[in-house]
Amino acid sequence: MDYLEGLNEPQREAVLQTEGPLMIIAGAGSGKTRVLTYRIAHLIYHGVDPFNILALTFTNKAAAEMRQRIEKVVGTESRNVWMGTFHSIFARILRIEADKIGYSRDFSIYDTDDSKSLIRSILKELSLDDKIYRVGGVLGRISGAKNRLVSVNEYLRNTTIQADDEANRMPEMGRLYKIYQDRLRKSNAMDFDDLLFNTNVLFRDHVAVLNKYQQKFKYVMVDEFQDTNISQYLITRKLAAVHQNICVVGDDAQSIYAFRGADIQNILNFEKDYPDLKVIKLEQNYRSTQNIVKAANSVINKNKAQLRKNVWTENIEGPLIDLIKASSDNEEGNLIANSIFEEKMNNSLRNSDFAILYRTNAQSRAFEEALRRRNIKYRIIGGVSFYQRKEIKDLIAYLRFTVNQNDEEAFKRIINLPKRGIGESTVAKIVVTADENNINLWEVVSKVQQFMPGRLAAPIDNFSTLIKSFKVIANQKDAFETATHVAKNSGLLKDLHEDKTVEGLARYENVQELLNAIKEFVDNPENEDKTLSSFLQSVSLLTSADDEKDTDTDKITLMTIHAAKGLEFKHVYIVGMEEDLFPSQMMLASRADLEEERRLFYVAITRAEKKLTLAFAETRYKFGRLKTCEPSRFLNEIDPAFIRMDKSLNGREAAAATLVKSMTPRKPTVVPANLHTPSQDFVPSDTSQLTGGMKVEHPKFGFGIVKDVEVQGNDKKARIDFEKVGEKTLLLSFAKLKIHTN
DNA sequence: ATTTATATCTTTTTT
DNA sequence: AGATATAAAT
Repeated sequence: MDYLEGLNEPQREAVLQTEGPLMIIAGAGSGKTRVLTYRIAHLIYHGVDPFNILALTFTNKAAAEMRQRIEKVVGTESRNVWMGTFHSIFARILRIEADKIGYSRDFSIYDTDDSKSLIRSILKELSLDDKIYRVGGVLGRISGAKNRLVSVNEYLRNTTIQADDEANRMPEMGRLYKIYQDRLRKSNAMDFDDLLFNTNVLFRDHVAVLNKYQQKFKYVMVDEFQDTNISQYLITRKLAAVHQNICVVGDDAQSIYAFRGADIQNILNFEKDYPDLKVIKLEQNYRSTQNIVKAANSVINKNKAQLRKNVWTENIEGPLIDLIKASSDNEEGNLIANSIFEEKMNNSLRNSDFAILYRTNAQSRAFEEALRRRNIKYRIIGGVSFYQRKEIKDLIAYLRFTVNQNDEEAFKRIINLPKRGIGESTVAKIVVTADENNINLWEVVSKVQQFMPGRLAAPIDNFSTLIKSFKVIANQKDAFETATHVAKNSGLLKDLHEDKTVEGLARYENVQELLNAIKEFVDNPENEDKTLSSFLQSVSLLTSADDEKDTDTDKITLMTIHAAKGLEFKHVYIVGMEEDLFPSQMMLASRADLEEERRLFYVAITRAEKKLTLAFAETRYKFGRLKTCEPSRFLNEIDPAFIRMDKSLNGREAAAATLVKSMTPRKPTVVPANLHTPSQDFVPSDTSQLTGGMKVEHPKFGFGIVKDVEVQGNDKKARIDFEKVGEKTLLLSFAKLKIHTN
């Protein structure tokens, strides 16, 4: 058992303790993944059938990596371990057992966009004020209920919740929840939360089914336990109820998904639920230098709610944490890019040794530009992913509707694509007709003459004939052939092909790439079910870390801190260390404590192995206008012994004044980012500089003289007398003006 | 029904 | 800046 070599005492104990309930509290960088991997390998090595092992991870990517590592120890048998995210594993089970809870196995999975769109339609139908009932808020409320396993009926019955909603001026919330849920069911669709909620329902109402899986999963393991919600916890508890071999691994200090219903309380409850629980703490950090570990500890110790533990390391002291001050967000990008270039040369590192971590996806822009300019390769994880693109969602919607004709959201997306002369009002009418007659969407569409005779019947009829023809193909052919057929015959591909612009070409290629992905899916021997339906379910559960088919691995990684969980890099840059950004304004506004934000900072720091650099900007564009920023309070929370700061100053001032590290220090650029078309006659115009009497040119209205500039709150308006068209009032932030120099 | 212009609003993290 | 809603024009 050579895999036990090189494990420290608690690690080895965690691997060998295979029977009974076990909780592993694993500090950052303490070799948690290694333990989990060897633990599974150990089980298989000792004759446990991989079919009897369930391992729940946070991303599909983590599962795939773990599977590979186990395979190295025990061989291809490891492929049969059930390993994946909660959502993907239970979607798989729900697919098998769908009929027991009144779904068909081809149910659609709604992503957040679909859910929001559905809520938007419902709000419109009920003519509720969407200023009060904000789509995101309504969905959040419903999601919160589902994560706590509060059903529609319980929601409506619960007086506390009702009072709460009324206090928030949303008395109809319960009704919305009910209608939303009815509509999902009618669409034969589940949203993300339903996958967990319905699994709970399945296991509650169908003892035989529960027994089946209890027998199957003799060993249950949960990674990132601190980020599970009640709904997830109850599923695992039920599954492990017979054999009691449940092992959870987590770190309360790294709980960063409370906004999604994650509950650290689960860790505390776990001890109550399993009185003979064994707890093992992994506290030795193998990842980072002393300075990084100590700096991280100094930060997390500011939190009150935490299980005390002592993360320590034998690693070298390492360099101090650097702090970079930039005058603007663009300069921040430049300075970081320069720093990476320099570090890479000095220490002969590869691009893949670096990561840039930020709080929000929107921050990536400045870094992308700076890196591109320097020809440094990078990859962005998350953000607008491949599967979020319009052309991809369009084709997927077609495929979804081919598989499930009651998928309302897919229907809305494709009914007028390509244009069939069926507008918004017609779509609403179809949905309402289905609702009034208490029939499914597809009934109305396929028998349109009967329900909605008239001018629009013909195009709708054509549409349903088209879908029927797709369905015939889907029943005979595999996912790839069906998808290719649909792409060609729906007219989508033709539309894109005719678009000869650069973007159009890219979109066409994206669709081709989707078809390639489907081909790969079909060709992959690990996928037993090669139907379109199976492909669609796997695709809708990809995590942001997953959808990456990038063969070139030597790239700098750019991502949010959330996406960085579980990863490590030699050199980490945490950027945007500014008040209102990190900690985020929303966290500051809601008077909740900043503990989760602080844990997020802790997670970010502990990603670094050798060197950590923090950066902040003094000014930043927000909603198109320049704002001054204050350095983050978190900078002051790092023990100054571990960070390179200017000692002559105190507190936040010190942070602000600290050395600016750069090969080529440069002035911040003053040219506005949006307008640069330098020519002989025109200068790039910062329209905010516009004053009366200036000669300007507008792309449509031609030349004109500015008569008046008026400041209106945050915006400016200009009255301009154009030679050709006379006087116009333009909003400056939108006016595509050029200022004439002469 | 669809396109185009203009006004208004946005304010995190993700399965 | 970018997305989305509304109004007006085609």
